[in-house]
Amino acid sequence: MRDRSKATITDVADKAGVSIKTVSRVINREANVREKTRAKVLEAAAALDYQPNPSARGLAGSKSFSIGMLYSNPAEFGYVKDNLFGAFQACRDMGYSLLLHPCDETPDVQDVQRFVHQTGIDGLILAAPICDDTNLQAMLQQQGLPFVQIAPTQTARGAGSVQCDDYQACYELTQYLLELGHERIAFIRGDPKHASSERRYEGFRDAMKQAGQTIPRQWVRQGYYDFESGSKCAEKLLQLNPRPSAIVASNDDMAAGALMTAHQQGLDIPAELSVTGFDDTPTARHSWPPLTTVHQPIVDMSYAAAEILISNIAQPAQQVREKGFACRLIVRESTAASRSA
Amino acid sequence: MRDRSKATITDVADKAGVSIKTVSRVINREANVREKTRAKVLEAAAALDYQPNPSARGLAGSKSFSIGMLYSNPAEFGYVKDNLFGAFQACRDMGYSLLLHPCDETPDVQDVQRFVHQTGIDGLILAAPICDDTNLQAMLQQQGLPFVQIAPTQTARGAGSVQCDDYQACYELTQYLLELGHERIAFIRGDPKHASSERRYEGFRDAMKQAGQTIPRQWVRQGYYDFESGSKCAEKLLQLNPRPSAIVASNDDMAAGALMTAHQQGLDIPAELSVTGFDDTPTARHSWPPLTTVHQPIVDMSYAAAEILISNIAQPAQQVREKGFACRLIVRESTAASRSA
DNA sequence: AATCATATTGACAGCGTTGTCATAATGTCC
DNA sequence: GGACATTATGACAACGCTGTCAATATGATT
Repeated sequence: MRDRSKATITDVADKAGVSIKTVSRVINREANVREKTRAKVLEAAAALDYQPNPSARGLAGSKSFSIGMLYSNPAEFGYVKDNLFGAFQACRDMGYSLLLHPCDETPDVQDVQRFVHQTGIDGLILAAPICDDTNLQAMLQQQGLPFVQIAPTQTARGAGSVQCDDYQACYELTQYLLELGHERIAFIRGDPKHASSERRYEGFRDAMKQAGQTIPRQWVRQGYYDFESGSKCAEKLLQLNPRPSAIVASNDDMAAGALMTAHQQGLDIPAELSVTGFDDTPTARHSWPPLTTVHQPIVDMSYAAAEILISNIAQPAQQVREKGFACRLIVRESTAASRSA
Repeated sequence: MRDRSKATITDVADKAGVSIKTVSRVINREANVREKTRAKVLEAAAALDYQPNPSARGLAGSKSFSIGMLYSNPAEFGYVKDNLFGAFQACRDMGYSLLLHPCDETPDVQDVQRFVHQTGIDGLILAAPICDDTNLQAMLQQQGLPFVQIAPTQTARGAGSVQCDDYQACYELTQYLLELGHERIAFIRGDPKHASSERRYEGFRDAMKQAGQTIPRQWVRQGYYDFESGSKCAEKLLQLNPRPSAIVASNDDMAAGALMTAHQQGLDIPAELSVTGFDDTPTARHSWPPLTTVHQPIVDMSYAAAEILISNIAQPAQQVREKGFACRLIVRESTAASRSA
């Protein structure tokens, strides 16, 4: 950092007529400071526009007041974007910095470790699917670095986590299609590395089962949460005879891929085929026709994740563990009543 | 940061049998260290897996080895994503950390200043259109904080910048359409806050002029680089009589919006209407039909931006100023020969 | 081999904060 | 009002590194 003639804690202490330690106490919201003293210090700090020096704090207190977030660079970037947004918001609210670290879906543990050391972060947010990497978890646990998982398959020992109910959402989405009279509903699964894939499928399966529908094996295809796989899976599905009247894709990008395939085959959507996505990304709004999908409160979830992490760092005694969120069905124009209905 | 029993510079010095200052010299690549000594130190450092403590470095050297990047949250997130990617890459290569700070397109200067102070960053990357905010520039200049601009309207005093040739690219794109026999080519301008908007328009205008085409006023509409504005502008354009045979949108998102409008009106693309985008985002690949567009080397540009910034920080004596990049026309399926041709 | 210039190394004092522990002020109780 | 517990404050030493400047080794030149 450059010389910007910033006020130091000493300046504030002098101005307020107290010791630097007292100023430190006020800044760090420690107990046992007389209200009058606190006011004096706060006033002096404000007058001098005092900002604690992060390096000095880091060095003396062995806390950096910054946390990290690993992000993989998946097709579905709207998801990452919202994740970032919520986490940034939380960090700003709590006086922390957020350091991002791009990495693969199966992260290089060494590389992450270097990142942690180099930056000196106090904790780490792991979004899906990275949060399920057991090697990574082991390293963090061994290093004693607090972390929280966003939408993990299973929660790691000692870690916090936030979840949302993919199962329930996909159950309801499927029910919605069934109510529209669809019977031949095909499903495109998401990347098996993501826990959400399995949960979404189970929601679909159970809704079908409950409605007395069987799911022929060839009506379920394995995608990878990206546009291309959605497009390819749809190709196979649309060759089936009888053709499905609806395709449930496990996320918006795959749904968009399915739409493209359907267009190529000259199908009228939604008259001849209903298609649904999941995640409510911009893709869903901007597809033609706009996608019926499920909105996840990702911003809220990532906010909560950062909040949990920071509170766990600040008060290791009372660890927060989990927080759950609900999804919401968004009906747009890619779905309509089944013709045969 | 937690206690992770990390090796300190003293440990390395002891192991290598030199003073800590010498270790410091090696770590910081300073001159005047005997090759044999350097090797000894490097070996010891590697053996202990030594990582310099960033807080201590920051405190002692008043450098934080971290830079910031302001990012606004625009519709075109593919652009931001590539920006991030290049900048992260460069930082990793050069041993720096990258701190992101989300903000509005007209950033709150106070807020940025707080960010700078709180994080102690050594410099700042400003992407378009934030890089053209004169208030922000003034603040940074006054604070003496180095910065570089990505695709600015005009380069700020004392700042580095990277550019790409929007004008030339849009000129060539227009030529391509003209060669396909199009004569009634409409244009959707980008957000006037971005310098690229004007440059792209000028490229279009000059190509038309050179081909002896006039551009009626109502064939040029003002968009804002987002899907919705593209869609609305296309609506107006498609009401014209005679109807345009091609629409050049100043970016992919607007082109996607135009596609949607065209679909709604039942137009066959590209048979009845050619549409082009700009930026080569995933949107361009995933639209139906996939968009003819222009690829900008954004990753390279943001890499270069970070590189320039860091080198300007490290060697304030020899400031690097500018670097230019070329674009590439990507022909996909949203364009075809004009019917009337 | 003595001299000088230069290349290489090291000792030591901060950098601005927090942790520890001692000290001072205040309040409470009989 | 004296004894004690409790609350509030301060003095001072770290934290791990770099900057400064002095000291020493090396090599070139006579």
